[in-house]
Amino acid sequence: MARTAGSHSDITGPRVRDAALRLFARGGYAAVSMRAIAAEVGVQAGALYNYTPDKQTLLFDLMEGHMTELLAAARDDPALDARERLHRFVAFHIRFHHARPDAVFIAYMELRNLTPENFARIEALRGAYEDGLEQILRDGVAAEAFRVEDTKIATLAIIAMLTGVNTWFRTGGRLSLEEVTAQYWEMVRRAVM
Amino acid sequence: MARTAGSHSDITGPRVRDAALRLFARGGYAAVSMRAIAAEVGVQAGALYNYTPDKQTLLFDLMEGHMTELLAAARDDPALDARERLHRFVAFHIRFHHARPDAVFIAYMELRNLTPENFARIEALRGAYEDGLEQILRDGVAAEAFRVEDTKIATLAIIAMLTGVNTWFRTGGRLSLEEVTAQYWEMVRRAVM
DNA sequence: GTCTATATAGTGATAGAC
DNA sequence: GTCTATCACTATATAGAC
Repeated sequence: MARTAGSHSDITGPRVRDAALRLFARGGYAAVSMRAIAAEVGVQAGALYNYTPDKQTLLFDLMEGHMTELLAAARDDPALDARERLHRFVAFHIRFHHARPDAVFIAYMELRNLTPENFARIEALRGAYEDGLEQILRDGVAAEAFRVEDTKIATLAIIAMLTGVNTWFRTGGRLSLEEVTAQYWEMVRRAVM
Repeated sequence: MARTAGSHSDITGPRVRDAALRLFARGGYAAVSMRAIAAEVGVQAGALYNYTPDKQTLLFDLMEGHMTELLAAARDDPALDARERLHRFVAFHIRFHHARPDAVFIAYMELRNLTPENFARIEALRGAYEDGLEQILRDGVAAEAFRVEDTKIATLAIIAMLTGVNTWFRTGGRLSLEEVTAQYWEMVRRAVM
């Protein structure tokens, strides 16, 4: 397949996003230059502006894409009993976050580098995700399956605990992700039941 | 007290650190210029270099100061029973971190902006703090007061959960810090007992 | 679509006057 | 100890050639 020199936009766009994701996660949004992203992709800095209007939008698109994907993947089935729904949430959260450490890192660390408008949009998505877990806890309390004094606090505590796995877990370590998940589930289960 | 114009080093040093702490927490190390710090203090940029050899050292000193203070304040009494030691740890961690949100934020967010040598020193301090909690859990397991499958995992889970309070708690909200602490203690207690 | 070149502004750090 | 002035770079973003 001959390719016109200087023309391969169909793949450059995703490569820009991939490079930005990796570099932002490693060095931080403010410390990573557009030139560095361009060098990672293998183009000159000016070429990036065919794919994003500016650096801020590039960051926002990465974060919004991650949060949207998270919300779409977090399927809950209210027909199941609350314990099973919570169990699935715990396993899903750990697995999903472990699979995309760079995006998770950026979604938590770069919030302050968003414009106020962009920040509000990301926070709304995060709030919607938290609402999903809180609904499980509320239903469990209503069914007298859980004992939780304040479902909002329990929601935030559980999510913080689970997301923390990403900061230390490495494949090939002492425990598998499945073993880690089982232990977190046991702690969560005891904390609310 | 007359003061020689252009000479008040006894207070400028702490003010440089305070300004850097506040600005780094708000905007991020990479995004905050030495000129911005100087403006906050009320001096010119060049004057900052009377108090720090460079920007990196300024960041490191803030983080090391915070971690050293944390370790010094986290007093444990092995003579007490494990449940009481854990209760005190939970209350201490939440209270200490709530009192210095900027330093806590920097200590978690700016690790990647440290040189490798400085990073290692901060991580060693963090590890020492975690060891304190893990020792409580181990002693509790040995005394059959706690049921914990893996004390290292439980340590990381508990610290992540407790530190998360800083991301959402605001004085004057629906609950007081004491009420929040009581609820977190209840969740931690159930998770390990 | 990508290049080179550039406009405009900001960066960390230093030198020397006072 | 702080100031002004400056060095040597780097930044984001754009213009116009190809």
